[in-house]
Amino acid sequence: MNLKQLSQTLGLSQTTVSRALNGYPEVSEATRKRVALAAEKANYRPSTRAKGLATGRALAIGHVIPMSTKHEMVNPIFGDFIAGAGEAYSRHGFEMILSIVDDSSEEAVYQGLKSRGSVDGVVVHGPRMNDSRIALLDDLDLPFVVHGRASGVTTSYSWLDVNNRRAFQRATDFLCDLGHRRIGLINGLETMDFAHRRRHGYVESLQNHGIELDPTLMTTGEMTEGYGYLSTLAMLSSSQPPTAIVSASMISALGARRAIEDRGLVMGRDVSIVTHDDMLSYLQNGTDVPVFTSTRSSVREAGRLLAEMLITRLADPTLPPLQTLLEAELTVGQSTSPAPSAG
Amino acid sequence: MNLKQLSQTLGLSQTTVSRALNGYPEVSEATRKRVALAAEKANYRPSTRAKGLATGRALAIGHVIPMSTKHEMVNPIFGDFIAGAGEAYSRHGFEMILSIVDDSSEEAVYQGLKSRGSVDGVVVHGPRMNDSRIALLDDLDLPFVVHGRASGVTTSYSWLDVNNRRAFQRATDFLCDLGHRRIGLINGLETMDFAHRRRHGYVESLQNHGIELDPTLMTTGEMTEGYGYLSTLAMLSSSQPPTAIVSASMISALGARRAIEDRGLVMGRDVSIVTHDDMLSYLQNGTDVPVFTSTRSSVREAGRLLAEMLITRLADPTLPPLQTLLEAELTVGQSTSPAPSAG
DNA sequence: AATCACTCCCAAAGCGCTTTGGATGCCCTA
DNA sequence: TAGGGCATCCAAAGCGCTTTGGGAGTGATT
Repeated sequence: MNLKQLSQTLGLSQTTVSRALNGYPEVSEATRKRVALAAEKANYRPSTRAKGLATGRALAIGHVIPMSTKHEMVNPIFGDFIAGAGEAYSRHGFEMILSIVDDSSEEAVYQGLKSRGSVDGVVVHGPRMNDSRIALLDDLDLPFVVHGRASGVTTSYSWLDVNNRRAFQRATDFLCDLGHRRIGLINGLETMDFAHRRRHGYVESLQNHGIELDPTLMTTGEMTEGYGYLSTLAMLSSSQPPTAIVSASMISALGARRAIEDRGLVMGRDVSIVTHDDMLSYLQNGTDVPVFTSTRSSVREAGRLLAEMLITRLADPTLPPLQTLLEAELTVGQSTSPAPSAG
Repeated sequence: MNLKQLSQTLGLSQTTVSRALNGYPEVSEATRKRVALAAEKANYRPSTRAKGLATGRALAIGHVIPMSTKHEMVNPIFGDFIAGAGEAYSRHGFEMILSIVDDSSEEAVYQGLKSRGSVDGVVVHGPRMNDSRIALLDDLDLPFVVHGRASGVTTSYSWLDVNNRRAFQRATDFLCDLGHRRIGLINGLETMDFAHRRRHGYVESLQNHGIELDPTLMTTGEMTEGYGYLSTLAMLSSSQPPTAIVSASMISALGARRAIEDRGLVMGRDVSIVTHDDMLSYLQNGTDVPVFTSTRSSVREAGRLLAEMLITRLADPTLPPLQTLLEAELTVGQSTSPAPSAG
């Protein structure tokens, strides 16, 4: 069923039917009702393509998910983020277009989305330091919002980020206050902007507490379970093992925990852990009492908010860039305790 | 830059340029080259919308991700599956459209995708027993493939599935052969077809070994870490605790492991675990020696294959339904050992 | 009775492609 | 020299919508 057919069955022009359906005022309430009813009954849905052609808007938003060909690693937060964004889109009648793409051809994908006109805007995932995509998208004049920020980029753009520096500073502060002096950091890939900020927070806290940095206590890598395991194992094997660890994700924290117990130690007694928790739906941090002490911030909520931001900007392109900084809350669980007294 | 402009700069008609670009024979090689070059230089990309309107094909494939409003649970395999499918799509010039939708409005979404003409076909995720979506899609005449199967549906349709029954039978057989007699099952939600099949495999194996079923050793639920933890804890607290456990996912296996160690036991010595492993990129099961003994099957590869299947069917709709059954391989890791001798 | 202001509706153009149904040369054959 | 066959190209229609620029009817105002 298309507009033409619908209007014929109604004995009206396409113009009138279109206007009735889209809420224009040049239609009497009576006919509007009649049209709405007929459309409903015929299960009429306007063709997105035709509508897009006529209006110049795609009613779709693109998500370009970068993936290193090296590791073929899919970021585990991706699912929950997309779920949050998806809710916002369906509420506003947008479609979500996903492109999985390896880093090398990423820019070509943005160009393609723009020139083929498949999307009205895009969400940029996983910003790196000095990320070149921001300049590219500005160039292309393709509206975008960024999940995170890109240090080193001087132009102003819309983003939503967790205060990663502050979160990791607080996590480290918390451990210092418990008396820990040797605190390890299991960080994400530090080419990623968020990991860079987290390290800063960690370092800053240690310096504030007069604790010297120890490079052997700081690792960086893709946040898998195995990475958390190996990093922790290595730290624990050193001559001066840490009494506490700050981890960048629940998943590597699980690995860290495994390493601790493989060494016959007990997490939360012999070694404390504070982890960042993205509140992934399949990794609930305990049902009542949290297992891990953590800095938590829902990535799903972030997806929802960021999608709304983009939709807002699309509705009014004259708006200045929107920027949202979320604070992560520190939740104390069972994985932390005062440092074992030396000697 | 659009076709009209491009053809004007070339001094050709739109017809000729279009034909040159799409490889039709009515164009001389010389002009074809000339056109291709100009298109390249102008960075011309035909509008998907216009192309779709003219051809009636959307060059897009829909993924409808169901999500229970109750638990707001995002299936963790989702990311890897999508990544696999995405590779296939970009290879074939398709776009991927994602709809996150709660179970109640799922059917409306399929109807919408069809009547708005946004997609050429869809991938059905998470089939349930007697899943009604298959009949609906047949009705709608919207091409589809299913990730998994739906027991109880009698019509023939295209699917790709892991031999879940066989996998879980083998896993249970393996434990029986090690002398275990009390074997727990931590299953997924048994409204899901795959979980139903897995249970069958487990039950069948026990029966073959003359072991009586014990309902207190069988749990069903959404496969989170916490669920694995609580299920295992409950089992271990019974008067006759299991000496082995079969788990439906790596994530609940991690929870099971946590429970085992919380009870002061050692996984792989006091309690054995075999888990199904979807080979998620962030949950590598050990780097050299697998941590968990597991039945493994790459969900990412499944995504790739299923996408290819759909594309094949779209290219030739007269094809009979394609059906692929993948076998999971049993890989022995460190989480299993002979049953502790009684007494 | 003529004018005006509304209200409600319509015909037709246009969005950027593909595709049908020719048109125009040019070379060959008879 | 006329006609046929080929190779190359083009004008225009059509895909399903929105939107511009009227047009007809009604009631109120001069």
